[in-house]
Amino acid sequence: MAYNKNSAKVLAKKESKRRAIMQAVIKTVAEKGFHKTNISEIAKEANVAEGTVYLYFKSKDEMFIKAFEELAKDKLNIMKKMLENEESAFDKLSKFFDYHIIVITETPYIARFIGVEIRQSPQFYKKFPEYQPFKDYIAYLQSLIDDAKAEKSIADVDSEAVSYIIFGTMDYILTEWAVKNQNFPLTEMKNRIEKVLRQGLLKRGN
Amino acid sequence: MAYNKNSAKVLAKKESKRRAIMQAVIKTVAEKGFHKTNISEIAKEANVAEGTVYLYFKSKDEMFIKAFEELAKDKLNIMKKMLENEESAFDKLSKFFDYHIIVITETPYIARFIGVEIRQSPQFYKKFPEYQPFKDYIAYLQSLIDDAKAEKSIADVDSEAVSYIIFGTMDYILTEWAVKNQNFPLTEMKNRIEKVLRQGLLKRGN
Amino acid sequence: MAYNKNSAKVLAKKESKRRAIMQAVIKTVAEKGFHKTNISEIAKEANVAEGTVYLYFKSKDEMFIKAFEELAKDKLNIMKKMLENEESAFDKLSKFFDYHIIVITETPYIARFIGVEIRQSPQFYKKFPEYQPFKDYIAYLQSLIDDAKAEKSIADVDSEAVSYIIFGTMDYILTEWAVKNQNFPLTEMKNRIEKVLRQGLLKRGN
Amino acid sequence: MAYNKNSAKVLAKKESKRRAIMQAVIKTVAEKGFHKTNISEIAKEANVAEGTVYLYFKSKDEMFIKAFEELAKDKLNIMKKMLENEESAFDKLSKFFDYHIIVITETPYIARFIGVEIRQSPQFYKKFPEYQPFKDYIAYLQSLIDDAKAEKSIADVDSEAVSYIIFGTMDYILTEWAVKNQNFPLTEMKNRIEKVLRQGLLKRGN
DNA sequence: CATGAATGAGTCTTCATTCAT
DNA sequence: TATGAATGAAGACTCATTCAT
Repeated sequence: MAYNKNSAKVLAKKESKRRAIMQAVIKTVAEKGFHKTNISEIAKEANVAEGTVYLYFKSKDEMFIKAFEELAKDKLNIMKKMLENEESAFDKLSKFFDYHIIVITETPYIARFIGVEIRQSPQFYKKFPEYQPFKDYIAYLQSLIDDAKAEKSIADVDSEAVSYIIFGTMDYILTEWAVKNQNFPLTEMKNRIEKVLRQGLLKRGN
Repeated sequence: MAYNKNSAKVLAKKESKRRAIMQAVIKTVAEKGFHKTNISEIAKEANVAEGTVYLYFKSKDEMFIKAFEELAKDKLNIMKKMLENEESAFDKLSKFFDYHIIVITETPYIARFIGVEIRQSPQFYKKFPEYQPFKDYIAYLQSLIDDAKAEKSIADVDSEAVSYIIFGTMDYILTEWAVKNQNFPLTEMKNRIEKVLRQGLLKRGN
Repeated sequence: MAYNKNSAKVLAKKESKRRAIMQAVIKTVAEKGFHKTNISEIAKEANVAEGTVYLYFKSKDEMFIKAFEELAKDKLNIMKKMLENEESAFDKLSKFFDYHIIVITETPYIARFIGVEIRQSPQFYKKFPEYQPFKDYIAYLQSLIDDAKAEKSIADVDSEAVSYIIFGTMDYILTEWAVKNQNFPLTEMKNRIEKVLRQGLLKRGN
Repeated sequence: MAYNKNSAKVLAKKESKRRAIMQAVIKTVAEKGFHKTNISEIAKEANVAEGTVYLYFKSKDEMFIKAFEELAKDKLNIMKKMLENEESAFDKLSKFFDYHIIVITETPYIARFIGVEIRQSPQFYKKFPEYQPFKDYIAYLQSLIDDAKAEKSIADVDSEAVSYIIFGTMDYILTEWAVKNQNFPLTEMKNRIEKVLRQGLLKRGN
């Protein structure tokens, strides 16, 4: 055989096409919405033939799942990278708010995808019960909280509860921002929310 | 007139059929998901012919919008009713957490509908930019917070920010609960979250 | 029985409703075209309920047939009336051209109905093989030609052939005029056609 | 390129399928009438799947338009070919009558299609105001008349008017023949009409 | 006679997926 | 591997007709 179909070069080419398709999924879904996105558009965007898509993914559903998992993993890695430079866990936690918003909104269509689209398919949850897109992301957030607690820079709070609060609240305002076509004072609201979370609802002294 | 199309009897019958269809929409959507729900199933569930649906709603989209608006209004009214008996604004706010969960989860499929399905259509936001399903609900929550501030039972917090926190967090855990088929310790988590929110993240004395 | 349901008054009322429906058919069809015309619109135009239509006509098809037959009979009677005053058969024949156009185009939507719509249903010809809408009209035209021949005012021509020529040609240009939204020099073309028909294609002396 | 979508073979196959669909349109429409013809029957007649039809035509309407345009062009070409051998313009014109009938009636369903069906859609005239199916055909007829005039074989008549007379009359008797299921003496009537047209209605000497 | 709400069969069109090349 | 033409099932919506009142 003159050429090895498992050669590094071929594998890389294969992998690049796979990624091209996934990028096309994310871009197209974000623009058109989940159910208006069809294979033919994805194929066109990825510069491959329609049939080719099925050489890399078993079905449309699988393709979407994989695309989002990849996306979430990427985003989490970026987040970790960004927080690496912060010295204390407290600083990391503080920056988490900012970076989360930056990471999600730097490409608005991804915010739409995460905040709105990805939730739309109970089909997914039925077919893929193990599908927990935000799991790692939240786990990481929770670890930051635990670290901050350990270094005594924040109170001895329920870190799981806090991670839900932070993630849920952020997710909600990001969704608002996305569905309102960016007409929502995202950063300002983030700051106001952060302030509330730090201080709690009780009056000091109570 | 022998055949009065506006007679009380006829009007009541029409209204009851209209509501039957809307109930069928909500139930079916919650079970099957938005895009797997087709008119024929709704009609069957509502015990009417397919064509009949179009005597009451102009299109599938309109039907879904109306169904949710009705649902949201109903839920808000129930909530207000339940909180009526509470004496102080502080008590109302405290109970809001519980009642929100009760109201939403008493019919699990409605939780699914609100938490997951309703977000799935950027089409809706495009077609009906004024569509803000949670607006009244959040506005009411915010008024509760303002009242509690006024009676000095809670700190002088940013009530808009707080309402986003509460609603976003509740929404997130309700979604978790719904997509995980109720395998999520909803009430317990709610209590833990409530506790965190009361106290904030800062150490007392800071 | 206090009142006789076959009394002249009742019968007249019945007949008037029947005619109202038929008028509505003709008007609506002419405006919207045959297949875009539905019973509900006809009923609205005729100021009756949808179901009422079926008290007067067995089906939509029958209704259309009857409406056109009525229309054709009316038009033919008008035509005869108008020609009554002409003295010679030759004059009648001459005027026939003008009056045909006047009668047909005085209400443009009727021209459309006759020229375009009525031909559109081979269904009609299958279901009602005896349906020959123009039969009486052409028979009358032919009789005019025969009369003119008898009084020696025109040549001894083939009157059946002539009637087809006249009717076919008129029908064609009326159709042109109708489908082109009246942007067709109808009267001028009629005069030019009439002139040709009088003289024939051969050179004098041939 | 291993899979050349523009290879002669592939293109030929595509073109043949396109023509098969158009033939199916014409045949089915002629048999069933325009509005009783549905895509599924056309697809069956053309031996393709329903969806395939939409790979070749954007919509049902477009399909019908294109089918007729193709048909009219084909017929006109056949007509021109047949008349090519005639020496004088006068002969061509004389033969036009015969050939028109032959061309149209050789496939009876096409006569039905041209004479009856194609007129049935004011929709078409609205959507495609430029749609003038018989334009080229009549223009050609008119040019024959002009040529005959030029060679002095017929009188100096109004050629536009004559072309309307010939076409209108032919169209009318062909329609009669078609809707009466061929029970109409077409050729005989054509001869009688032709004779009248040659001589005109006036008495010689007038 | 009159009504108009209800019916449900019928149709165009879309699109995920397959498969011959 | 890659292609894209072909497939055909599915689904929203329309409308002639019926029938309980």
